[in-house]
Amino acid sequence: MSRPILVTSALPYANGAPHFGHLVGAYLPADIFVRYHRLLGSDVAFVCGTDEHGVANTLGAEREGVPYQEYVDRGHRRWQAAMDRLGIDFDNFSQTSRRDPQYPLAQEFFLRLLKNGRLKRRDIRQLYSPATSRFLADRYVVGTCYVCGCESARGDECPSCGTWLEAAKLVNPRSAEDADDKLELRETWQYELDLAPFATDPAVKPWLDELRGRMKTNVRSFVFDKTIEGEGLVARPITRDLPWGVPLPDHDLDGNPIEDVDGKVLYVWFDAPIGYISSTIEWARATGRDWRRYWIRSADEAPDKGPRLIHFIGKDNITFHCIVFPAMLAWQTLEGAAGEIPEKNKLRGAGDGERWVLPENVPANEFFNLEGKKFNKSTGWVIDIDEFVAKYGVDRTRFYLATAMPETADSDFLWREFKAKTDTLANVFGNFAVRILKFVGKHFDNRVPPAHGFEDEAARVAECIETRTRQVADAIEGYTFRKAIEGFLGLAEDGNLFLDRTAPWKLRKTDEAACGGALHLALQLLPPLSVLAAPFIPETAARLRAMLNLPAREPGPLLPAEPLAAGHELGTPEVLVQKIEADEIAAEVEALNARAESADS
RNA sequence: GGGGUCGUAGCUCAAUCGGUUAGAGCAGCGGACUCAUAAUCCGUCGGUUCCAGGUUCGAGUCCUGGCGGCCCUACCA
Repeated sequence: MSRPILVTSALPYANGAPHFGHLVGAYLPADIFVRYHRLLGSDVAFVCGTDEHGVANTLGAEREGVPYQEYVDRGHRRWQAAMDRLGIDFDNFSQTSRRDPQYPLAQEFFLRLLKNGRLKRRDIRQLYSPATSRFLADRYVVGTCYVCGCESARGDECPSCGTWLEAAKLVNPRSAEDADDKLELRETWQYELDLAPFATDPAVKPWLDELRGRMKTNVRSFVFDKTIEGEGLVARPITRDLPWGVPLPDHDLDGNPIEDVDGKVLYVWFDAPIGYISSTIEWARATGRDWRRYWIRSADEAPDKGPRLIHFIGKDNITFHCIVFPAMLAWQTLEGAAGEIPEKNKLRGAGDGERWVLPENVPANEFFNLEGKKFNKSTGWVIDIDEFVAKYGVDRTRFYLATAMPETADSDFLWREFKAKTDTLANVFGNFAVRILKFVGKHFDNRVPPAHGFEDEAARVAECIETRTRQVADAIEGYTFRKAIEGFLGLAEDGNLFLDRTAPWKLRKTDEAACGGALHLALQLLPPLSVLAAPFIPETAARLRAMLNLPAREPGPLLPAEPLAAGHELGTPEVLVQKIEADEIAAEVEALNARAESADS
């Protein structure tokens, strides 16, 4: 039995608008990886959900005058629709504001960290808004810069002199939302999670060392060179004063009251990654599975034997997924102490002799820009996903984005590249299938001709299939998706070469049986092509199988490839991938520039 | 301010630990072919590896400085 695999994509903030940058960073690569594993028949679960707590969501809801829940529900539907449109096929797409199991689970994480002495209570002074009865985060504060006197400095940075500011020292601080809302400094307290011992913790160190060797280099340098060995790890607050979020529990695991928790919630970053777990639980309940199979391993089991946890994220999320969330998971363990806990606080997570799984890898991508500049809705520098997919289709969208993924460095959406790459798909891949199938349809009664001669070529064809299949599989397992695309396109290239070598259109005039023999071999490339392409362009791959008159493939090993038997009747060939007109691209670029200019004025 | 990262052909990207003459695809140019979506196949052109120094037998790769892009950062998910 293969190891269970849990794949997660970064939880999108409900407040935000989906764009290609999100897609290419965390959703598309995860979806390709998962679809590949489903082909193999791996025990894989793919979960995500919207991240719905936090200040940005409360402010958004208030600005529109709707209840928080209604506001985030709407955001959730927006994200769900975008994911559906792009064929991102989650097993479950949840919401962190669904009370069960997210709230009790997040509270349990908090309580166990507390019991383990990982949390420290700290008194602090924060800017408070009397008008809205709450403490404001720095970015929602404006005031007069204490360095240069600029009157519209933000709480974190002065736009005029560029100084990094301390919000509490601003002169005349007021709310960014409402200039009449004068802020005052008030005493409050928060819990902090002290990360300083993380990297040297004996429960963490071996895992961290292994992770270091496995990680993509862009992630490794960030986590190790910069964060752990550079800045060092510090304490981070995990609670806030807010009316929206997971409330702090009022009793600890031993049944003692926790004082003064009114109005306090878990900080959104704390409950967000727990959303991965509750999304898994939700899915498991709905499908009658055991969620613990994906999250919990036995303490004495080697880490390379238990479940595989893989987080696909953008680079902005690296610290949380490589350090903060693993710390939260590792420090849940209450060895020996679990028995003393009152029944009502009984655990749903790791018990005695068990551990939460720590991520096997965090294949973070970099950022994706549009024609050299950041995607930006307010300046019109965006591409509307709905419109785009409606016009160009989901598979050409996925294919181009996969070829342009920012795997090692930031990259760009470029309209001219969109045409160039998808035309290559049409020419090399689509046309290859069609040129064979039409030929067979015209001259061989649309049935697979019998094998005949070409023994050397038959061996070469078989070798191409094996080599390309391995190339695609290795590349996907190594999170190098652009290389994987070269693999399946390469198989079509091998096929085009084969046809040019054997030239069945010439043989047809001289040796009908040999002509059929050549086509018989060429046809054998098409089933594996439909399989290797499927994770990237699922709809097109399915259409190819329909054109081959093949049923959906049963999950299982990719090799040996499915043969097409002589006499098998084929389906109807039609254009597999459309090409794009040059004028269309010119018009798109013009429209983009026009939008940006009108937003500018 | 501090830190990180990237800069390679007209374009998009490769290049293991520092190791042969820096490789692909696209675009361009020339040719072959006609089954196919003006497609495919062959050949060819194309480089001061951002700049200036340094270490080394040897540097795209390591070091120092500079320029440019991007990211992170002291209670932003």
